[in-house]
Amino acid sequence: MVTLLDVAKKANVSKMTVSRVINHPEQVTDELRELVEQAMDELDYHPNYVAQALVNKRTNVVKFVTLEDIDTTEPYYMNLLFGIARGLSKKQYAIQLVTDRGQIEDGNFDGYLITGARSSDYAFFDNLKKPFILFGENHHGYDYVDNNNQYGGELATKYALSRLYQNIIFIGIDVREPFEYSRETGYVNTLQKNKKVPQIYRIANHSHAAQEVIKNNFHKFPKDTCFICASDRIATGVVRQLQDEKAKVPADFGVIGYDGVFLDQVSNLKLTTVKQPIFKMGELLANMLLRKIDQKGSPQGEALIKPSLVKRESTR
Amino acid sequence: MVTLLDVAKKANVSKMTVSRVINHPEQVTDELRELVEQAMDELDYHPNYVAQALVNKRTNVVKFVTLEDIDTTEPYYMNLLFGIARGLSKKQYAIQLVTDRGQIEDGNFDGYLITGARSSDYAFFDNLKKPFILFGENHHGYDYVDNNNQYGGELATKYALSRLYQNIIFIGIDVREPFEYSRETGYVNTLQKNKKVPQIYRIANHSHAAQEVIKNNFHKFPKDTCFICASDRIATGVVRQLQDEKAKVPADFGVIGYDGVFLDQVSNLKLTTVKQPIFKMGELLANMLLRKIDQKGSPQGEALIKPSLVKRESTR
DNA sequence: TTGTATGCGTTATCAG
DNA sequence: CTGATAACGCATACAA
Repeated sequence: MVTLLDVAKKANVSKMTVSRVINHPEQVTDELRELVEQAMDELDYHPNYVAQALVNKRTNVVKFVTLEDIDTTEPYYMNLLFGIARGLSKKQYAIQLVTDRGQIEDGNFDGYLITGARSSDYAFFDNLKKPFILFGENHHGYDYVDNNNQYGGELATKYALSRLYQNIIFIGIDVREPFEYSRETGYVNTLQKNKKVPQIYRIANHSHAAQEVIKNNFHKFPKDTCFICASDRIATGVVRQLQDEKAKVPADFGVIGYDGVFLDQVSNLKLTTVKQPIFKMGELLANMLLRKIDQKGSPQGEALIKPSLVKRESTR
Repeated sequence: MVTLLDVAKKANVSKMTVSRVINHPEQVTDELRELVEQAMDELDYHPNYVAQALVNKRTNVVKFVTLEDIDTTEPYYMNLLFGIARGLSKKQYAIQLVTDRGQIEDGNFDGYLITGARSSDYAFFDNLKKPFILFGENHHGYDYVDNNNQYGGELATKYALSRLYQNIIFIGIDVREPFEYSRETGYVNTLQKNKKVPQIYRIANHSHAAQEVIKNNFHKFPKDTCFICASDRIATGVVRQLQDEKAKVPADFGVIGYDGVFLDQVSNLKLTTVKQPIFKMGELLANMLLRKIDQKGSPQGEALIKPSLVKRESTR
C-alpha cells in the first residue's frame, strides 16, 4: 500500500505537505503542489479512508433504515438504494442495511438514511444521536427528500382532463400520511379549478384491494372515467378488474398510476404513470446526509424533486 | 466515546488486558476477565471498528458488484442484498454497491461479492486483487453460492408428473450458463427416468417472449401439458398467453415458475414456483466472504442450497 | 509556506 | 499472565 510517506519521499517533502495538497491545496505553493501531484500519480496513491476516518472521528458508514414493515422485495427500494450508493460513492462511504430494529444503534456509523417513516415514528427520531435525513415528506421539521407529490397529483389529473375523460376519480391509499394527502390535494385542486367534483376512494395498497373496489362499484362508473391511482400497485389492480368487467381500456376508461418503478412495466397493459426519479432522489438523499455530517448536524431542509408523466397504454 | 483506556482505568488494568479479553479471552485469568467484562458493561463500551480496521489493515467494507446489465430494479437482488447485509452485520461490515464498472477497484475495501457473472467474465476475475465470492454456479473453480438448480429442475418436473400432466415441456432461457443447463438437466433426468421425451424451448428471459412462444406453438400443445419455466418472468408470460388462448389453467395446462421472489405473487394467477431461499443465500455469501478474508483468500469451495416448491394456483 | 510532534483507538510484539 | 511500547495512516496544532 502506498502511503503519504511514500509520496512525500518521492517528492522530497514532508508528509504534511502531501496531506495539505489533498485537503488544503491553497496552502501550498504551486511548485510544490505540482511536484506532489506528480508523485501521487506515479505511485498511484490513494488515501486510506480508514486512517482518515479514525483521525476525523468518522466511520465513512451510514445506515439505511427501512421502518415500514413492507416487503423489502419492493423494487422501488432497490432503485433508491442504488441512487444512494451513487451519492455515497463520491466520498467512498459505505452502507449498512438495517434489517433488525435492534441494529439501529449498533456499531459505528456517521448517520442515517431513513425510509418508510410514519408519523408515529417521530418520537423515535428525537432520540437519535446521529444526523439523519428522511426519505418521504413530513411537516414536522425533519430534513427530507421526496418527489413533489402534489405536483404529481396535478400532473396526472391535468393529463386525464386533456384526454377528455369526463369523470376523474382518485383511488388513494388509506394511510394518514403527508405523501398521500399531497397527491390528493394535487388532484382536488386541479378538479376544482376545472369545476369538477372530486371523488376519492381510499384502500389498502394492494392490487387485489383495487380489484375489489372496482368490482363493487363498477355499476357507478360511467364511460369516459379516468382513475388516478396513488400507486402502480393499485393501478395494476384497477386495470385488471376493468378488463375482467369487459370494459374498454383505454378507450372508455383510463388509468394512471404513480411511482413508475418496475410494476408499471410488468402490468398486462403498460401503465401511464407518474414516474418518480427515484435514483436521483437516492443520490440527493446521500448528498444531503453527507453535507449534514460535514456540518455537524445542521438542518438541511427539504428537497422536492418533480416527477414526470409517462404516457403509455392505459390512457387514450 | 468510551475507549479501551477508559475501561482499563475502571478495571485497574492496562488496556492490553482489555483488548485481550475481547480478542483472546483464554489468555487472561478468570478473575481479571470478569473484572474487565463488568467494567465494559458499566461503561457500555463498544469497540471502535475503524481503529480495529486500521491496525488490522482492513476496511470492514465489501463491494457488491452486479455484472449483469440487468435492470437493477429486479426485486430478486433486493432480497439478496438484505441477506448479505444480515450476514455482514455480525462483523459490522458495510457494503458499497458498485454502479459503474469503473468503481470496481476504487477506494478501500476487503473483498467482493459478485453477481450476474457470465462465462465471459472469468478472465476479468483472474485480475481481481482481493478475495471474492460469486453468486451463481460456475464450474471453473471460483468459490460460489447458488441454489441447487438441478434439484430445482427435478422438483418442478416431479411435481408436474405427480399432478398427472401427460406432457411436460421446459421453457428455458437462451443463455449458455451453468444455472440454465443445471435446471434443464434436472428436468431431462427426471423425464428420462419416467420414460418420457424431453422437449425444450429456449427464449429471452421476458414475459413477452414467453407469450410469443406459446402463441406460435399453441396448436402443438395438447391438453394435460405442464410448462416448467426457468424463471417466474417466463412463467408469467406463459400463464398470460394461455389465458388469452382461452386455455384452462390449471385444469388443462399447468405452469411452474422458478425464483419465487415478488413476481410470482403479482402475476394474475399466483404461480406455483421453485422458490430460492435468496435471503439465506445472501447471508451465506456474506459469511463465506468474511471467512475468506479472515483466511487471507484461501478457497471456500461451493455452497448449494436446496430450493423448495411452492404450490399455488398455476398447477392443479 | 513548510515541517515537527502528537494523537486518533486498537493490536502485535516483546519484556517482565 | 500481564504490561509497556511501537505501529497502522492520516490530520491538527504548533513551531520554524
